[in-house]
Amino acid sequence: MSKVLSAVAWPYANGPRHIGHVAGFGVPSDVFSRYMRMAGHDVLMVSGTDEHGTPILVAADKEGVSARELADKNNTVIVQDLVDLGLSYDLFTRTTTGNHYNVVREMFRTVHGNGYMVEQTTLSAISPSTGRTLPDRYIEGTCPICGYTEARGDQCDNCGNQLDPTDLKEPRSKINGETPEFVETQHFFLDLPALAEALGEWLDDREASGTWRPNVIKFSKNILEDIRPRAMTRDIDWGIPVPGWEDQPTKRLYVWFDAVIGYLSASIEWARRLGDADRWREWWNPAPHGGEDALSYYFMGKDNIVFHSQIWPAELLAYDGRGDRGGEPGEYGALNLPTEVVSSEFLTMEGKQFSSSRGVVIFVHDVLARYQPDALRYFISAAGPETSDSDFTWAEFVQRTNSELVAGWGNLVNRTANMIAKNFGEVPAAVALEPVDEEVLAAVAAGFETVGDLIGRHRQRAAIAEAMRVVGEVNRYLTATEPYKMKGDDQRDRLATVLHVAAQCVLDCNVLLAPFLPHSSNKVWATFGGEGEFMPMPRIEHVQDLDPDDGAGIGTYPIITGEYSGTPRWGRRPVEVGTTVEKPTPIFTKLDPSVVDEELERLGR
RNA sequence: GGGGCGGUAGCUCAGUCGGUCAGAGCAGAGGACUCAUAAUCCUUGGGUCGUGGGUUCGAGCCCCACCCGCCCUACCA
Repeated sequence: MSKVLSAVAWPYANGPRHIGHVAGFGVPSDVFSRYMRMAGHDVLMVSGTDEHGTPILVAADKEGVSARELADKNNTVIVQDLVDLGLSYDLFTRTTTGNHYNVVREMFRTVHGNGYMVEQTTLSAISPSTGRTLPDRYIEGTCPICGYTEARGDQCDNCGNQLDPTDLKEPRSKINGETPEFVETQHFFLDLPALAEALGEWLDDREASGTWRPNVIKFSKNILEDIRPRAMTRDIDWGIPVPGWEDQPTKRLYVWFDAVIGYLSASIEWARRLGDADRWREWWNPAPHGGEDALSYYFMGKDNIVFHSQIWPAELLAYDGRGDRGGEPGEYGALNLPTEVVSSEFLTMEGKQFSSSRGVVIFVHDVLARYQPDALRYFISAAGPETSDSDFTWAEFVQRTNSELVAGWGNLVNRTANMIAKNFGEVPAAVALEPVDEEVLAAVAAGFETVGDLIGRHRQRAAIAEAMRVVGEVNRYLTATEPYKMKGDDQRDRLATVLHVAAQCVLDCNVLLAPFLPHSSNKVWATFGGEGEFMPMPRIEHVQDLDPDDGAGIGTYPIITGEYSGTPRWGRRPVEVGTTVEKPTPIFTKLDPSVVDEELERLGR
């Protein structure tokens, strides 16, 4: 048994999240975490909303509310979406808590003390009216190369040339149209070059493990070639104050030294709420102080690879004092670097890039309001952007739901339960197993090995396809044995045997599919007379900020947590003879093909 | 400009170390069956494996060039 940290990317709280987000990190991380718990590992799954930064300020200004109010609102929405999807976080928190602020400060002080945080002066664009940093992409102007009048500060969309905002002719703020001011400003930079060697060694070691997706390790090594210091602070008044610069309220830590630290701060918050304040160390500190066998898996979309395979490990190395400048770990002790950075690609929507502003978007909330959460989880697991971009279309969603979930798996559950209810009213005992019975039992049991191995290697599409292939084996078994033709008393024993075997196989398949389809696994469990919850589900709790005076002043806030110790083991559990089975109600709802047109029309609006 | 990824049956995609690799699922066609949400089961796929070269006894799989699509390029997060 290992300590397994499931570190899930922090959704940005500038609005509700769309299905591309949960396809990239949400569902894959939950499938993995649920499976690892079933396999007997001690999983700690953490995340939260990322609530600082310019986009949130801009969105808040637009709505006429404060940044904190906007973050509160979107945090509430996102928390509800994720819990409705059944994502089994041990703790889903926020970056605005006092606990997070304190952990970030401790990280900063130690990294600074170890010599990896250096001050540099840069030329930066600020908004004259607010004094806030204007990120390059919030500056527009005329391209000096092609004359395009709507070039952005980082790049001209017309000629494709990379630009510096100071190159633009007639620069203007995209936010309010005013002319930005370019001023010299002091910032703290993380000295990445001093950590490059250690980073390279870590990446070489990770590459040698052979477990990372090839494109992720390649990309990570590639960006290491051109490594340079990165600013960890910004001129902005919404974020975590910079230790040592408390007298400068318009200087705050940047997301690179904020959100990624959330993995650690959330682990600490989880332990504190548990009343066992040092418990987090089992996942974070190397042996002998921490867990003997602590593994960490980071889930995200490909746009976040640089954060997780460069910035965050560099910060950990700097904290540990393992770069060129040496140093000592701070009060948290030496911290483990990621075991694996599990990055997915992007989901597109009817062939186009998601874009909230252009209406090319489908929010998680809207899907869950109209369809079963497991239907979305199934689509994402079976057809998500695991190793290359993939496309979500309503036609494929309906088709996969109806022909695979409903007709394949749902129907197997239904026909099996129906025959048992009609003929026995309870799970019958097997009388005498014939070769065909032994064969299907063996074929299904083999699935625990094959499906589990695939999930462990982050090949979830192949894993769920394999599970569905096993479901097909059981459907074929019923067709081959024809229990529905066994009417006579002389066939009673054979009928009992076949239905007993079928029930066993259905419950086995339910285990195989449980990481992917936790909601329906509970229904299947109940259909065959199971007591209580089969797969534990997350819940929302409203809690007090643990350090109310140190954070952004959020007071009481909703967290996602859960009690997952009752998670069933990965493997066969003998079906209980004599359990009452009543006429079942279908597990999944079949979708009318008309929903394709309805949804496309919604998109068009 | 630089870096990366992809282009395989109508659709979505598998193809690990080059030699049963030309495949799966879905859709379509035909048939069987009726326990089940008209579900299930069986049969049915000849697609220049983006294009043109090359290496090799042999290449979707290796090399080169080109075409097309997508992503990244570090002050979006």
